[in-house]
Amino acid sequence: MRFKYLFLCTFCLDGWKPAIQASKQNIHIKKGQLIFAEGDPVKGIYFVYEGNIKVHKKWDDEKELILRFAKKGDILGHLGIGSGDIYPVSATALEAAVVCYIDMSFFESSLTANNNFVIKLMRFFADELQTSEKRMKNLVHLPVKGRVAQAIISIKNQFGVSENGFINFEPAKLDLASFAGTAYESLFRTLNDLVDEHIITLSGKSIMIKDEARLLQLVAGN
Amino acid sequence: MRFKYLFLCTFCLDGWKPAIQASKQNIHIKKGQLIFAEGDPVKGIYFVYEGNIKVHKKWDDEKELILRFAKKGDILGHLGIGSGDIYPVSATALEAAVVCYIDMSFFESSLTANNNFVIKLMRFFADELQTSEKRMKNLVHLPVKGRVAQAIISIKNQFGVSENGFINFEPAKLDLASFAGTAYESLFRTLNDLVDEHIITLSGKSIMIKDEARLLQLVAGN
DNA sequence: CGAGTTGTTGACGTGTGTCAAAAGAAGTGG
DNA sequence: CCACTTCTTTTGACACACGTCAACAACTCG
Repeated sequence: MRFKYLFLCTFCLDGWKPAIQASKQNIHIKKGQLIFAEGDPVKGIYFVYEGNIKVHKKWDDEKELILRFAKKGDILGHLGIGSGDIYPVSATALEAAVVCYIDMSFFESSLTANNNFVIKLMRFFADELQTSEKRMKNLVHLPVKGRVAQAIISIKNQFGVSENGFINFEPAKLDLASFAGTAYESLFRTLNDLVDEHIITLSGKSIMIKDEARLLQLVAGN
Repeated sequence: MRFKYLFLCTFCLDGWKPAIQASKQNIHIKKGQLIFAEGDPVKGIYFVYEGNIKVHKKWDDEKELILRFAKKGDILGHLGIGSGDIYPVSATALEAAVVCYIDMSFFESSLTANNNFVIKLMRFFADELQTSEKRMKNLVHLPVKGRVAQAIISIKNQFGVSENGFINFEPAKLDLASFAGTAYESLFRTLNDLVDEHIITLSGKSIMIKDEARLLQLVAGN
């Protein structure tokens, strides 16, 4: 997690600085707006400058699985690098955001020029794959409570906590449910359970972890 | 899928031929033997020369999720390329197998030398990630029948069918269950259902798809 | 022939998704 | 400032898919 952030930041700001400035295309996105959708042809790749974004796969209208959240410094649309020519996922801004767009052909040609970057990018993919497979296992085997725990921990690791102890990210309950791979109402009851057991505290959309040990225990074996 | 096979074959046999011959280390594996286990320190990377292998994550003793199968020409242990220093998965031979071991330090140093290879490897990772996320969505949302359908289709795509129409791979029912992310007994009943509905035919461990359209339909939206 | 492994079926309990409705919250307009 | 939508949050009740347990059949193998 830390590695991922460092890598992207480093690369977005250092290795990519010239490239980005060369083909500078900052795009402002409104809250709730789609950046790209499942099925769209792949045209380029994005870096997040500002704002949080969710990457998700649709199920049947009003039902989805959120694969990851992207925040400042993260890469977006990198699955387009694979052999497919359409995005297999959608990206939606959770709030007003700014992304930097890089044309795919330009990006690709840069790959051949900078071997070091490709290696880092490959390592990033390897880590993402590892995360994905771990999450898959958990989604298959864990009961809802464990999945919710996993979701909270994951968000905490990615966004950190602010001074007041709350996680630095306020996901809509619906998004949290989609991230945990469960139904809206189930998420609710589970959150309440966790509050009752003094494992977490809620304040509006904010979440504070009170007993991380027991939270981790719910994802036992991870 | 086809791409993956081509790529690895090409690279294993072409680009990697000299490398492999330089550090030639063919290892013979017996049926059921572990090649590496979850938690082992990463020492190297493997290419499969002969035999089918399952890559899996353990749950709680006698319960696992199979992430993928590897066959002749496939790469193995590539998750070790990421930032972690231990394998997050296990690999077990389903039958007598031969793998080619390449020391990680040697492999890594080769990366810097061959930019083209790294790019292809990165593309491979991107595709794997895409597959993984698709599978994750299906495992979360699909009922058992759909997951079994998905498992069968996936195996068919990877191994193909022989002249008699049966899929060129005979997984143990237990492995099939682990691959579909369901219980042993549930898999049976589902397979029987599929047979009753004339969607597939069974003969021992062999599976033949009789009505691919309806099988695909079960994974609707895949 | 017994003993162990693998395949098969039955019965049961429960986690959890779904539906539906109540209770707030928040805007809208008179 | 109050009725009246409309949307979100919350709780209740229900049904059923599916995992678990247990018993049994079939089949290998010593």
